[in-house]
Amino acid sequence: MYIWVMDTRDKILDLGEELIRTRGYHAFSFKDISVPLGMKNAAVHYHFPSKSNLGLAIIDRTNDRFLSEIHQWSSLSKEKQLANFLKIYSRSYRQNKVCFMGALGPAYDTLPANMQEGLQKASHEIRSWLTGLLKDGLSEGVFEFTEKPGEKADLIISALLAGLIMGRVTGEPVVLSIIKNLKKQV
Amino acid sequence: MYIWVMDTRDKILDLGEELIRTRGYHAFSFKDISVPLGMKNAAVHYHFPSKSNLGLAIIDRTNDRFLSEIHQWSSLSKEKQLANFLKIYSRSYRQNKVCFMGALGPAYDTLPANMQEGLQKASHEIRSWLTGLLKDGLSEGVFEFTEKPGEKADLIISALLAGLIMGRVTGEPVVLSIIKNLKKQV
DNA sequence: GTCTATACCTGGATAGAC
DNA sequence: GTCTATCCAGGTATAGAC
Repeated sequence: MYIWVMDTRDKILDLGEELIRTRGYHAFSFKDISVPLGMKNAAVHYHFPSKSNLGLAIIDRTNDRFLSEIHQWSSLSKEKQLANFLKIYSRSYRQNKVCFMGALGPAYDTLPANMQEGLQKASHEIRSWLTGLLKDGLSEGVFEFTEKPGEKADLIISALLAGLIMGRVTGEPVVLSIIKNLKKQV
Repeated sequence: MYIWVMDTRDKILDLGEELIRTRGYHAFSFKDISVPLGMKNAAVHYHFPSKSNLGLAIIDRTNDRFLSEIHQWSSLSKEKQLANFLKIYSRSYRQNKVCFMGALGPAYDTLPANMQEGLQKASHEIRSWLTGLLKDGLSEGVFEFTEKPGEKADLIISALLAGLIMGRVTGEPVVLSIIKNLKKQV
């Protein structure tokens, strides 16, 4: 019989991810991590020497998860893959989180260089995957739209990203109505 | 003959607006204002007792400008008014700025209460104006879309807002292609 | 209105004991 | 791997002179 042991490092990553996606990079501190986890500041530094170090690890982990997810989807229909992608954002909404690009993009210029690279890489993965999906689905005839696939991908990602942000401010489930409408547009 | 004198208060507001829209609220300091303007920290505090005070003044000024702009547009055709609205975002792109909602929304929960209110108010103004424009344009037959006007407004605002953010990260003029495509969708 | 000086706090980070 | 203790930098904010 196996039991699940989440080690400290994972707990830090989990909490750090939530903090970035609810407060942004500059508005959270090591204290926001150490206190809830019942440890001291220095202990967090043991696992992640610097804040940018932690920030990058969080971005990379999320990106790896995304790549593994789309890999698992690869045998599914194009419609189902798109639906799964949209589901990521409705889940984010329920968890009151924005996506990484939404959380970190506005202050991109203020981020440490390593995080800028990580974010750029992650955004490239998402855009190129969705572009490919739309392109294939279009030629298969399962999707229907007039834009170029790459531009359509940006339209979709943008609407989702900003829907999460607007939901924060307005208190309305903006992203859910956006998802509903996006489905009619492909 | 009149000459234009921009007083210190206006200079602070201008610079503060740029800082918020390029770096976000938490990543700029009074130093970022006082040094470029050749004054001391304390002098900035004379005009704005607290940072949140300054933040709110910036939001309110931008909102007032928007209201005055749309008022000036009111005699124009619906298409022209929409085109003017889109132009705000292509100008923002050229200036390397994101919009206020994009800059402040992701970290909404970390903002001082007065700024939260100001941002919420501003977002309401924009959404309701655009909703009205789309609704009127639809019944006049100058616009053509199948979504509900309010949802269409959110789709448009979202795409623009996030286009600016994605442009930051990717280095591509995402918002420009988004604008091009949005025009075909109304 | 702007200055100098300073108080106060928070945050990131490191050294060294356990 | 976590602790205590500490350092240092930076940021907001205020008091009081000019």
